[in-house]
Amino acid sequence: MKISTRGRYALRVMIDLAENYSGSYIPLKEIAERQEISQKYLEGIMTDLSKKHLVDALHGKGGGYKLAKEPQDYTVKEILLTTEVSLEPIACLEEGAPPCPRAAQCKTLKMWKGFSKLVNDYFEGITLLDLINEHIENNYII
Amino acid sequence: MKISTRGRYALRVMIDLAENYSGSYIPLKEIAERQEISQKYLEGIMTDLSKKHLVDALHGKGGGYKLAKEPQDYTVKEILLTTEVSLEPIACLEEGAPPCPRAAQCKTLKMWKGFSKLVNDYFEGITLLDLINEHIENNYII
DNA sequence: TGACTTGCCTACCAATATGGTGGGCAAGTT
DNA sequence: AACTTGCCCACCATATTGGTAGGCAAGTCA
Repeated sequence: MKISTRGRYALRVMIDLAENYSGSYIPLKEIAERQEISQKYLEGIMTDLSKKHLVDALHGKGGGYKLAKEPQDYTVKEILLTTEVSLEPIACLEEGAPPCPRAAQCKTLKMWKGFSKLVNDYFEGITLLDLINEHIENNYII
Repeated sequence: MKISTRGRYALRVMIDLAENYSGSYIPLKEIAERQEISQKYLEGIMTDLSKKHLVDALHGKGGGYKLAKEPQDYTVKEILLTTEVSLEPIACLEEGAPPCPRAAQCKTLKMWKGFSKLVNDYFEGITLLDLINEHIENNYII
């Protein structure tokens, strides 16, 4: 029941890009240094974010990455889904999963579905801007 | 973000033991057949459950496993924790984890803590009896 | 043109976790 | 003694995770 390092890093990078926004592109190297993440490792994550158009990338001098939209327009869920395949707790609930032959007798399916909804709703309800302000709508904060 | 097979199996076995309770011990072989889980694989899971006293085990003829208490007295959380190390989404929140040097600046910590509470509360709020009756208190059901 | 900067792609690697199997021993019953 | 049943190793294949290396592609600037 762990969120992968890639997912956590993606989130940190997005926050970094938002906090250090100046209109121009920020090169990978800068982000990596600030976030203390290996440049090479971060590369793969940035490429994912770029492919899914969460960030804009630019080659050459003066190039780098920048956010593709405003911080309040990103949900944590969409950022996590860039690196995580899905947020589903069990394979049966995966999109396009083969129907489980035990589904009819399965006494736990309802619980997993409920859990899945809980997770999806939680991360969908938090925006990148919320994170920057450390303001979480939910009262599920200790 | 997956619950391990061991955890899912543990839950199914506990349900099986509750539904087929007759006062006597149920041998592993029977459970494995009913649940269509490899006998050998299930062995390890049952040993975990037995060590943590969620089930009573008895050697020899007429032996097997049975629940150690009433279905309504088990929470899903305690069953999952038998096989899962913890339900925490990130290493920082693990019990006895070394303090994260970035904690002070970490803009995501609050969110992870909130998520952790959400998860723990959800599974703590469901009992084995709820599962058998497919009755989940929460209205987080699709 | 050519040097330089920066993102992107492919391949590789070690460590760990996961799901699963096999064999034998210990405990208990008849 | 024979049999049943749980328990304890040790092993294995595969996938995932976290991380590294090298070179190519695209774009800029002199």
